[in-house]
Amino acid sequence: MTENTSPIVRFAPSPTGKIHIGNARTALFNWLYAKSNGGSFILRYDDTDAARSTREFADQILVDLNWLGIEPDRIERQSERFASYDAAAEKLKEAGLLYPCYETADELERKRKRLLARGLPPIYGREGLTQTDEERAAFEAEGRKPHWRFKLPNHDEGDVNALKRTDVTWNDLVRGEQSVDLASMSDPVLIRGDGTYLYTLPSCVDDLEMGVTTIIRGDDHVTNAGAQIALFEALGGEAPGFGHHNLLTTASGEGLSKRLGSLSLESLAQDGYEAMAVASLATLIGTSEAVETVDEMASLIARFSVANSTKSAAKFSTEELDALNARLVHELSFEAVSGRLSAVGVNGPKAEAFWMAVRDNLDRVPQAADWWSVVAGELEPVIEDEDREFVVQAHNALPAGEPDSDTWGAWTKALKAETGRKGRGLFMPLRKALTGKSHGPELGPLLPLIGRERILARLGG
RNA sequence: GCGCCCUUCGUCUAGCGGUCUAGGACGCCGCCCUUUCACGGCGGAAACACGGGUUCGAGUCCCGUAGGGCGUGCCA
Repeated sequence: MTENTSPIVRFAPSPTGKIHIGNARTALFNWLYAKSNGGSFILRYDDTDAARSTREFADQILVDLNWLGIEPDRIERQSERFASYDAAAEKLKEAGLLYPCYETADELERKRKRLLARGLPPIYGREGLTQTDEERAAFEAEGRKPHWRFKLPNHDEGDVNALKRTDVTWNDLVRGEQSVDLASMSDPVLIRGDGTYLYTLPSCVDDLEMGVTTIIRGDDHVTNAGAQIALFEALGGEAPGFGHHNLLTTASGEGLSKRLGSLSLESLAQDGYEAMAVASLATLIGTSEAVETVDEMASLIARFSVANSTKSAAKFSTEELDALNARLVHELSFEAVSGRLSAVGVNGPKAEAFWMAVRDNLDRVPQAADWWSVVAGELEPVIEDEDREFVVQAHNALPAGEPDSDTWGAWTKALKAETGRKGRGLFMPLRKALTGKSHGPELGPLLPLIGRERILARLGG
């Protein structure tokens, strides 16, 4: 087991889709683990499948990671490392640990079903290993191309079909002592019939060659760890440390999948969520830490401990994200948001005062645009019939000159004295006429922002 | 089907045999503040899945049941 000194971790997404909150969590765990231990983080594109991988997805993954606050120390592409995989495969073949199998996917599927029907575990029977050269030649002659399996060290000496309980153990960073029985699984396919690699071999070869010390990933991989540890050893290396964190599910309990497009980082960013709200929730949920807003990566690093992850699945809900986001927005300085405000049309000399006046009423930054149109745009004043006379009085009582911070107080005091109205009856007609809405930020600070001309116009000029 | 793992307030969790009349956070409810809503402050309701053991004593250990997650791919 590798010690925490200067760990090297990796996040290895396949660029065949967008990363969602679940992937982001894994990326964050790795990044946080590396950064809190003075280590480094490798972004490794698992793009050996040229047919499904795209440059666009790869680029978007980096953009998303950067948005979250993750800056990879190193970027690698498996598509550029085939020479290493070929060499490793050759070495395994020579050692008799990687053998050709000629079953078609259909045949394997039928075989699996037959075993299942008999109540047996659907483990590959190693037919490929016991075939004769003549049989292989016959398959080749009919044009079949073999896929290649890694021979797991899970059997008696001399008899590959005499499966023997073989526990592979490791001390998991989050789950503690773990063990997987290699006799309970099939020999993993490392190379497809078309010659392309599945993720297992490239992953192990890279981890070894890149000096990865710690693999942090979702606990859907715990069983894989068994076969992978065996592969690391077959490759002549030492397996890195493992940490399998719990998975996220939806509120109804289903696993979060890549299909949940609305939870992709890209769409979350587009919807105006704060990266730190997403990062905070993604890393704190399912841990013993209080799930609350953290305003910068440094404090997330300070709070993070991979061991705080629990062993059961945690529920993710957008409601919780919304609540966290709102709290963060209420504390955002104008400097922090001016760029984004200006992107939705909020700019000019009044922008800062405007932000401070409305931020407490927002859940997400872009919603500021709604209030900006109240302050700087056109709107349909709402004036109830019974308030018409009052609104005219208000129009006439507006203190002279451009409104300032004292205007609201002076104005309403005068109106109160003149009309006898007070409380809700006094300000609600003004709010509706001035903003077109019955709720919103305090009117006092809004007056100078709306300006005299608009105020008078909305009061019916 | 089989294997591994999990099951404490609505949610995320603390708890590693007595200190638990079960603690925290978010949410919820109420009050205060506020000439609205929100923000903020204060307070409150709210949980050991079920059944058997072991023990002087069990949320904590064991077994079973139920429920859930993951795996069981020429996916990652």
